[in-house]
Amino acid sequence: MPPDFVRNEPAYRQVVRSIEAKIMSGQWSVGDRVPSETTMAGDFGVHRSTVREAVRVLEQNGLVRRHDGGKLLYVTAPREADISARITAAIVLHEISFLELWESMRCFEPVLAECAARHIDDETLDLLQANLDKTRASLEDQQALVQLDIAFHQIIARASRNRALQLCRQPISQLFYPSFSKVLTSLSAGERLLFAHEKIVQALRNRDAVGARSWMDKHIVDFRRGYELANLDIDMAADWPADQR
Amino acid sequence: MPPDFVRNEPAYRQVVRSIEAKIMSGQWSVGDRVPSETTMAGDFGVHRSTVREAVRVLEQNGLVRRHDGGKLLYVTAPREADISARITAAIVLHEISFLELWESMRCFEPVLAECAARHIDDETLDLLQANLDKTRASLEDQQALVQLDIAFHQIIARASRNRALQLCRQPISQLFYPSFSKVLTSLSAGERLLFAHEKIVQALRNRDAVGARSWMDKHIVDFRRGYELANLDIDMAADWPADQR
DNA sequence: GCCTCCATTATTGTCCGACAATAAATTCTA
DNA sequence: TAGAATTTATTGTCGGACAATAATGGAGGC
Repeated sequence: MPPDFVRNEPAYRQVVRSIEAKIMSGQWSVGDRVPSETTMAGDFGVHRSTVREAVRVLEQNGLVRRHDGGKLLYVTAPREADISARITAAIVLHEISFLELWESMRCFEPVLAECAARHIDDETLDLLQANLDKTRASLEDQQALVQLDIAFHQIIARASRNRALQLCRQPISQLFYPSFSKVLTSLSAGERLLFAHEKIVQALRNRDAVGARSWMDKHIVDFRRGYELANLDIDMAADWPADQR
Repeated sequence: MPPDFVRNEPAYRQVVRSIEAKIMSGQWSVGDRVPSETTMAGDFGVHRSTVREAVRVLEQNGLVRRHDGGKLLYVTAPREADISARITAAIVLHEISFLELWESMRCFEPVLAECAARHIDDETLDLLQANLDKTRASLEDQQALVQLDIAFHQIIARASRNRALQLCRQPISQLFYPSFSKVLTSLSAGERLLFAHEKIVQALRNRDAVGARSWMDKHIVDFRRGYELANLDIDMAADWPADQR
């Protein structure tokens, strides 16, 4: 017998659950075409509007998607961006403090660096080297430094080959960086940043997991000191980056 | 002029963005009532069906919600469960390996224990003590042990007072535990588990952040050894727990 | 046989309107 | 003034319609 909460479950939600189950169980695989709204309306015995509402939900969950500019619907795995946007919203609306974000970054980044040290290939090392060179050339340009730092950490995150951690890190780093930008600007800490990055890359080049981890940790800890020196309140809630409004 | 990607943006999506912006910017606060579909249809100059599709999206994002059994819509902060389910789906569909999950747990749990050591109160310590007692009494009951272990780690996660990390940890631990269950059953590692938990609680009781962290780390590392002893393939993709189908 | 261009078809996005069920608000009554 | 009865508002679902355009299939040229 169905539990209470499904007895009065609206039709569109039943349709969602039904399709979701087909996808999660592999009955519909990633890449498969999803039947048209009209077809599904027939199959499920509901009106097309009802199917539509269900499709919106699934689309939002990233389980189905239309190819760029197309109207046909396909089964797909949720993209990082889908998840990320949602975690970001949750963090902002729960008024999660900067301290919590910093603790999270301090949790992620050293581990990612450690994992990266074990998997990194020469091509990625070249990317990091290029990033270092650009950083060295941009020590006076705070705006560029922030962008380069974001890229630097992103490259390392990817190199970790750990998609679960990348998924978690993405939204947190996104909310973390606006403050980072303030610190960098108020302290002109470009030199310190470059030094830390160089040490990290050196460790990665030597496939020195322990070194990469500990330099990354220092780097993140150092940032918090900067945050306090810049006289910013660490218990303040993260806010929604202007570039997403 | 609006950029390319909004020129042909469907109306329902514009409505979503519009409402989303109101919420994220604080113009509509958490707890506020959202106008009725009919009202919004008038306000936005679209048909009610169009508003409905937008509402489905926002509802799914956890930005609006109906109170249990009610029909009125309110602004709300996304719940952990909303996000968690999404991340879980992403991990499964991307066929993320157990190794990645384990690395993630090894990332989260020691840090959470460390943070917990700094914030934990006596009430929570009592909860942990009760958990230990039950664990000691259930050493022969594998099923109960798994549940108690889940609860143990959950208590510590909460005690960390870091909601960002809790948010990330939740879905990963959910996918992690099915394997954990297999290991425990095949190795009868109840004693080892209890010993580690006792050490962790002891450290927490002493507010010993370093100790809590390092015992937790040992605990997680130990689990991986168990995983290998139990002859399970660490590169296998996580699968969708049956209890969610 | 393979490719390009065009006509046809399928599909989506949006709208209009309607109705039953029921939650919410209001009025009435004790 | 508290609770019951009644009215109103709101949602969930349905039926159908139409324009825009992506997808498909065929005709003709290479």
